[in-house]
Amino acid sequence: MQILKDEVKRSICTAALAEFKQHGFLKASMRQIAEAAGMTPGNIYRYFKSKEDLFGELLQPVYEELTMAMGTIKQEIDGSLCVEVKDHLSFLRQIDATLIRLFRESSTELNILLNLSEGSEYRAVKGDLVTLVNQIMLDVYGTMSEVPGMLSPREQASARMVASTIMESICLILRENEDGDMIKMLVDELLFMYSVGIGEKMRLRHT
Amino acid sequence: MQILKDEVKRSICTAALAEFKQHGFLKASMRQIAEAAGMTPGNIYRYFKSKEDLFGELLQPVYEELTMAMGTIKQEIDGSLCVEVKDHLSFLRQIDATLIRLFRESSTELNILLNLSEGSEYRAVKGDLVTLVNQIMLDVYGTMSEVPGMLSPREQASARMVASTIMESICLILRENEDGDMIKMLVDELLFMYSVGIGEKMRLRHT
Amino acid sequence: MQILKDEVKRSICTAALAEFKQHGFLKASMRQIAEAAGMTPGNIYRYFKSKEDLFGELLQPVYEELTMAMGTIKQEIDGSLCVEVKDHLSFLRQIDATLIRLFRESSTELNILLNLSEGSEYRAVKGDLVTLVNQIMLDVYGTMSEVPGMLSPREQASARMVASTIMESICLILRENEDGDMIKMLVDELLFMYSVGIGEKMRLRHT
Amino acid sequence: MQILKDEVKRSICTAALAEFKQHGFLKASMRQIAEAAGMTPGNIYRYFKSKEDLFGELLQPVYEELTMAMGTIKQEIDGSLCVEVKDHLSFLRQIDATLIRLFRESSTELNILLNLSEGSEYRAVKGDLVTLVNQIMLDVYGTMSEVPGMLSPREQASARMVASTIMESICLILRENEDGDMIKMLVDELLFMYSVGIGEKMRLRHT
DNA sequence: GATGAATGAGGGTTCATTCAT
DNA sequence: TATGAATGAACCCTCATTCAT
Repeated sequence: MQILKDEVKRSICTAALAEFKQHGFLKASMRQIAEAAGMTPGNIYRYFKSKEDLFGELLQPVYEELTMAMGTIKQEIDGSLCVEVKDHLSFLRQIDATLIRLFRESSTELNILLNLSEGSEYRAVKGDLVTLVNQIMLDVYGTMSEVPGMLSPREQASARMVASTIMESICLILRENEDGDMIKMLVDELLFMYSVGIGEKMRLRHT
Repeated sequence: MQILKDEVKRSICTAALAEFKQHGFLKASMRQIAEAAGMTPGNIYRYFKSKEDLFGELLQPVYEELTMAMGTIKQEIDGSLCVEVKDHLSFLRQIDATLIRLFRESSTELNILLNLSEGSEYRAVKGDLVTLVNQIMLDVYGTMSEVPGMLSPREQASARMVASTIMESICLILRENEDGDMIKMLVDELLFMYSVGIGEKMRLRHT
Repeated sequence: MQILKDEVKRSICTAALAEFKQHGFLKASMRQIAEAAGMTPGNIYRYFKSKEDLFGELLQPVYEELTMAMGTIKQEIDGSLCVEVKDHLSFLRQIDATLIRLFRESSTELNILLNLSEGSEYRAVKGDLVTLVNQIMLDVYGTMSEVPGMLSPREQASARMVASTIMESICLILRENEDGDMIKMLVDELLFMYSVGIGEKMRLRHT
Repeated sequence: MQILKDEVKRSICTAALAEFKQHGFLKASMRQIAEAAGMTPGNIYRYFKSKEDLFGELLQPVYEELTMAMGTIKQEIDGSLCVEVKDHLSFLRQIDATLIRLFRESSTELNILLNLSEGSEYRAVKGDLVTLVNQIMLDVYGTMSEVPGMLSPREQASARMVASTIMESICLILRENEDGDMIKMLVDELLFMYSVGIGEKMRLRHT
């Protein structure tokens, strides 16, 4: 018994991470994980109560950091009055930076958390991020609207769309790329497109 | 109570559509569909040969229309020389228009086809659309590049990202909205943002 | 309602015969039969109580004729004392003739009865025929044995083998040939081989 | 009560062998096998990938030996010119000896392989054997024919019949007897009858 | 007399999970 | 601590049979 408990646990996590990344939560197989970890399925249950539990333990740290960062940003948003466009962009960039930092630290976990958690308790994380970005967007639109603070349903839907597509796009970039620098570059470019586009759009509307 | 065959078939389709929309092809359960349609599972097989067949019968029309439209657009792209930026946008708008028209006719089906068809024979549809858009993007980038026709790996990755995120975003809009006019508006806005953004970006790079 | 009941019944029988011939009792499908008969499965059950019943009604006549002929032959065997070899052969030829006559009248039914009735109540028919032929063989062997009437286990097993293989071979010929004359020829040839062979064998043993 | 893996596997094989012997491949039920082996169906799949796999693992050794022996015999046949009748008989006896040896080692398996493999990948084995014997028979008939090498359709059908009935008869003997010595005796007797019979038949035809 | 929709029990198979060892 | 055999519920699917119409 020279294998310490922690070492075993780590090997399970490593195997599970790979399996979840490849097949997502729902289609991941406990047997595969056990095999890859060099043990039998039953033993996993000495370390984790269930598939959900194992999944949770892997993603919990990333999830918490993400939640915390989102909480901070949310507070800043709620606390700031008379925000300007570039401030909004700065919020976006904060989110962006958070995601990229998390990605650099835990690329696989973040990828799984955002893109492969269907069927688990984390399935809503992406939606939460969207909601946050949406809040920013509503402010942006609110500032630029003819009647500040009063958004038409169309404008609300538009803001929601922008929030969703930005988040979805960032998730996609995380999903389809492995290299951290490449991801940073692509996300930057994405935000650049959105921002300049949004700026142009707004300018055109008011002239 | 003798129910007419068509009525039963329709009730199966309704139930199946709902089940597929909620769980996707892979996780949809024939038992659930049967229950929702008010019958036993075996009876479904009087109307449809298999789960795949049921899935196919629901999506086939939308799939064919989409494929046909994509084929036409592809031919136009391949056939046109010395394309200009606005032409590229017109291609995008054609794709956009196709999707929106299909969505007006069969919103749920298109949604399932693009977002929930994993595990079925239609699993590649979204990827095909991305590939098509990517082809357009490569032309756009190629035209604007300093050395026309020669794209750096970064530029290629960027084009690929734009293609993917545009398609993903359109899918998302289709997924999260029910009203056809709203969808049209949001997709227009999305493309507007992307195009003006891309234009700005390119202009800035060359000055 | 211009289709008389009998006509419908006959069309069911025709379809059933074909299906049973092709797939045997066990794998025959009531749906297929109904379809081939131009009706729905349920209707068959107005004419026949079950698959077994339908099967039985098709084979009953042939079965009865066969049973009757076998009974007659059995009586002759039991009634004749001090039978000679050629008489035994005549019994074999009677069986042979019976089968061939039945085949000429009802080739498909006999084929099904003997070769494709597994799973039905007729599954034992071939065995019954074997038992009859075996009885003849036991007499043949008994007559030729050194101690008439007393057969060693080996001789009993041998007789049993000959009975089985003859019947099995005849069934095989029925199974693999369609033409009545060809069948007669082949069965004759088979019996000729067996009889001459048996005769030789016996002669050699006693010299 | 932890049972050793091999013991369980063996109990599955035992149960499966009995089930396949009783119902054949197609109608054998995995649930029945599981019950007979004292477990639930799912557990069988820890030991065998599928019904086909289980079937194959039971029959593979016998199948391979049979195939190898048939290959050898076929080569000898193809390689020998101007064969005589007694040589043909020697080929038959080789086949005979092979089957009997295999039967001594694996009676049930051989029985299943030859008689109960419909629906599996082994379904053609008996037919292959018949084809091989037929090849021998065609040579026999060819040698004895008035115009050597030219067989009338009747003669061809006759040869085919002899080949089929011999193989069918040997299978039957294997099927209905358990004792190896008894089987050997019966098959010898069968071939003896056939050969002497064939010889007589030919002699009579030419005088 | 005929329909055909519907059932229910069974088919092979998968897999997260449990537990005696 | 670790095993891995075993379970049980679920999966998709088939088919003889029934019965309201």
